[in-house]
Formats: sequence, structure tokens, C-alpha cells
Amino acid sequence: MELIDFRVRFEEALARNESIVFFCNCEVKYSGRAEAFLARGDRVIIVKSDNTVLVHQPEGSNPVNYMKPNSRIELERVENRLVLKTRNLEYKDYLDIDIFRVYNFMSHKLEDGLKLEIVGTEKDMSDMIKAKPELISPDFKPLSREEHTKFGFIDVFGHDKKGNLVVVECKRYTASLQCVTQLRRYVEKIKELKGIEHVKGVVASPRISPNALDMLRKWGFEWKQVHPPKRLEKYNKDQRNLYEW
Amino acid sequence: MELIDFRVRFEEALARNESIVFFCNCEVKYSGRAEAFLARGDRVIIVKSDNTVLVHQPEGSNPVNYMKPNSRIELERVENRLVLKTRNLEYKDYLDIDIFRVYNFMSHKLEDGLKLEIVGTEKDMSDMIKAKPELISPDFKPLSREEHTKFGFIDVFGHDKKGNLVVVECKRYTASLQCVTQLRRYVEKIKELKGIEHVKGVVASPRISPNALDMLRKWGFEWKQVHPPKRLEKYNKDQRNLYEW
DNA sequence: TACTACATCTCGCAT
DNA sequence: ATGCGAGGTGTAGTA
Repeated sequence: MELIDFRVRFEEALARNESIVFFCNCEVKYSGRAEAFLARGDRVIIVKSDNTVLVHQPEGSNPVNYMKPNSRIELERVENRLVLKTRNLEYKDYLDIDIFRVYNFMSHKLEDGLKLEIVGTEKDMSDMIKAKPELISPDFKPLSREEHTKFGFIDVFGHDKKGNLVVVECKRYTASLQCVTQLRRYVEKIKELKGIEHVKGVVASPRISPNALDMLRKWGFEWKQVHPPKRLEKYNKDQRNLYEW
Repeated sequence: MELIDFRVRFEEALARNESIVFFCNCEVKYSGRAEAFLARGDRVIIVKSDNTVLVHQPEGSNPVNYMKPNSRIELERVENRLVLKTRNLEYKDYLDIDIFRVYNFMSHKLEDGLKLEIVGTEKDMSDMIKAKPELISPDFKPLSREEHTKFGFIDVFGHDKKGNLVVVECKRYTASLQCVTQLRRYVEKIKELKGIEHVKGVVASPRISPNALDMLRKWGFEWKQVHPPKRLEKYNKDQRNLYEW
């Protein structure tokens, strides 16, 4: 495809606020939060209707370069090539794509304002524990939501039958050192706020790394094996059945 | 575009290992590490030559759904639509895209094996401190030995003129609570390993959050304001000049 | 706006 | 394979 034809179609599509995709041979330079350079090669370039720009190589799940939404986009001719100059003032980001060849181009106005519905997050895991506190221990009682929220980011906050406060930190996967230090931070904060000596800390996760378990024990915390909510559990409970596999 | 024509072109392109992009009206169901559902709308779908699948909405920088590389991909006719069934056994991920209409399709064999060169990371920041230790303090001397162990990676490790060991944790942006707990963990580990009482901890970052500064002081650590390497510094040092802005 | 923590995080590196 | 932490992280929630 001739660069001149590409230019016309690109600028028309941009003016019409269409989503744009093209295959091209290009070189990419980025400057902003860091600096990056990508020498010539074939890539897919996507320009969305909110002026997001993505540069994808033929392999890998992440874009090799990108610009966040609301970037300014201009196409300029420089010598034998076109340069797609994009800048995002908010992040002080600059991305220049030197386009040497365009293999294929398409654009379309896309209609879609829907959001992804998602289940199985850490939030769902802590909701499950609040609904079934015996997953932590037989005498664990979560505190009411109002009292809970006063203490910030704690996943589940409650007490045992002896009246000890209990802080629960959930992880969907293997709990790491970082998870234990996070729990420690919360426990210390509660001790300080309440002026008390004993606060129990519990990590709830399907697995825990050996180092994390060592540190956990050293700090007198506990690990309780809890698996994140099973597939479809929430939907089934809600009498909904979105999926049939 | 007729679904039957799309199907032929898609399967030919897939067989040829081309990168594929199309605009379509679709519904997406995901099950695996979590569960997700996205009702009908217009999206861009990308299938890469390594069998990565990306579903992009017309706005936002992240894909709304995706499958990692090396997924199995099949296109099946179900009633009035085509279903792109993708599965990744490694992650136990399943993504089904119900395709109702295809607006536009293109595919191309892309040639690109290049990697992004990037400068200005945290690694560059710690390299800068090792080269100019006076950024931390006049008497700070980094040790050449790397401390990349199973309990974590210390950015810069050294001693002052009194012989105190010093652990430096770098952050490119605002240092957070997590950064301070990370530093604390390293300091405690070094104390334990060496059997010594005094180990200095320093956070080096352009800024630090108020809570993080509180916790830092409470634990007897220090904050040193350090800015990440200036743009192009490394390239200029290397007598290279990749960018002209 | 700034701060905090999650993410179907992804990715690289080291054990 | 697993553990660990960075990332041009992005994103949502909250104060």
C-alpha cells in the first residue's frame, strides 16, 4: 500500500473517530517515564477512538510500545517515510513511529460501551470468608462492615471467641513474603490504633511459599489454606447460569 | 462480511501462521484463573502468530479479554454464529468468543524478532547510585557483591565509614509503604544473617508518601531524595545518540 | 488529586 | 518449576 494512500485513509479515519488497525514495517522511539528504542520490523498498530495507541509485535501478549488514552496524534511526512507522532502531556510521554511500509489498513467505527463482568477476584475470596467465617476457624467472627472499613485495606477483620482481634489477608495464589509483610503492617497498625498487645494475623490462600511460611511463623501469624471461590459458585448462588461449557 | 467468507480467510491465515486482526460484533466468555463475561458489542480481535489472542474494546489501553501465547484455537459454527474457542492448558484458561458479525478482516505474515531497548529503569537508578555513591551520603561505599538471594534482591548494598552495613532500596517514583516494608525485610534479614545489631536502611526515590515516611522514621531508616537517571544519559555516555527530538 | 492495593497482571531472573 | 520483584506497569477504590 502506498504511503500516500495510507495517509489519506488514516487521517480520514482519525477525523471520523474510528478505530484503526494496520500492519506495517516501522521503527519506534519512546521517551517519557523511560526511554526506549525498537529497530525496524513488522508490527500491528492499533489506534483506538479514545486515542490510545498500541504497537504489537507478532508474538507476545503485551504491546511492545503504547500510549495511554487521550494522546495527541499526528502523521507527518519525513523524507521517505511517515512518522506517527504521538504525545501524552499528562504523563509527559512521547512516542514516534517511523513508518516505512504499510502492508494493510482497516478502520471501523466500533459501538461498545459494555463492561466486563468478572468473578473470582480477591474481593470475591474475602466475601466468601465473610459469608463462611469457619473457613478461617470455628470461632472466627467477622466484624460488621462499618467497623471494618474504618481500618482501611484489611481484607477481612474480626475477632475470635476470646475477644482477640483477627486480621485476615487473602491471596488468590501462592502467598509470598510480600503478603506476610503486608499482614504484619496491618497487625501493627491495629495494635497501635487500639493500644492492645494481641492481634492475630492470618494469611488465607491456597498455597504459601516456604520463605513466607517461615516469616509468618516467626511473627506468630497463622496460615489457613483457603481456595478462591469455585467456578460459577457465585453465579449459581445467584440463580444465574451464564456459562455452559 | 459473510461469516462463511470470514471463516475461510481466518482458517487459511491461521494455517499460514499469519497475524490476524478483525473487527466484529461479539460476546466473550472466559473461564480459568477467574470467570468473566462480556455481552455483545463491537471489538477488535487480534490473533498473533504465537497463538496469543487479544480482545480490545474501542477504548482503553488494556485488552478486555486475552489468552496467553500457545493457546489452541478453533473456529466452530454454532447456530447462527461462529465461536472462536481458545484454550490454554498451561493456565487452564478457556476463552470463547461468539462472533455474530464480522465487519472487516486482515492478516499478514509479520517478520520481527527484535527486542525493545529500554533505559531509565530502577536498575539504571541503582547503577547510577553505585557509580555515584555520594548520592546517598558522602561516606557511603557500595560493595561490589550483588545481593540477589532467595529472600530478595537488594538494590544497592554497602557500608559507611564507621563500618555499618547499609541497605539501599530504590524507587523510580513515589516510595510507598510497601517499599518501606520491603526495606525492613532486607535489613532484618541482613541482621539475622550477619548476626549484627546495626544495619542502616535507606530509601532512595524522588518522592515518598507521608505514611511511608512515618513508617520509615519509626523504624529508624532514612530517606534520600534521588531522581532517576536523566533522559539519554546512558546513551550519551555510551557515545550513542539514538534519539533526536 | 494523591495514596493504596489488586491484576485472568506480564515479564525476567535466579534458585 | 517455583520464588521473587519490577513494570513506561494499568486500574479501581477511597480519602
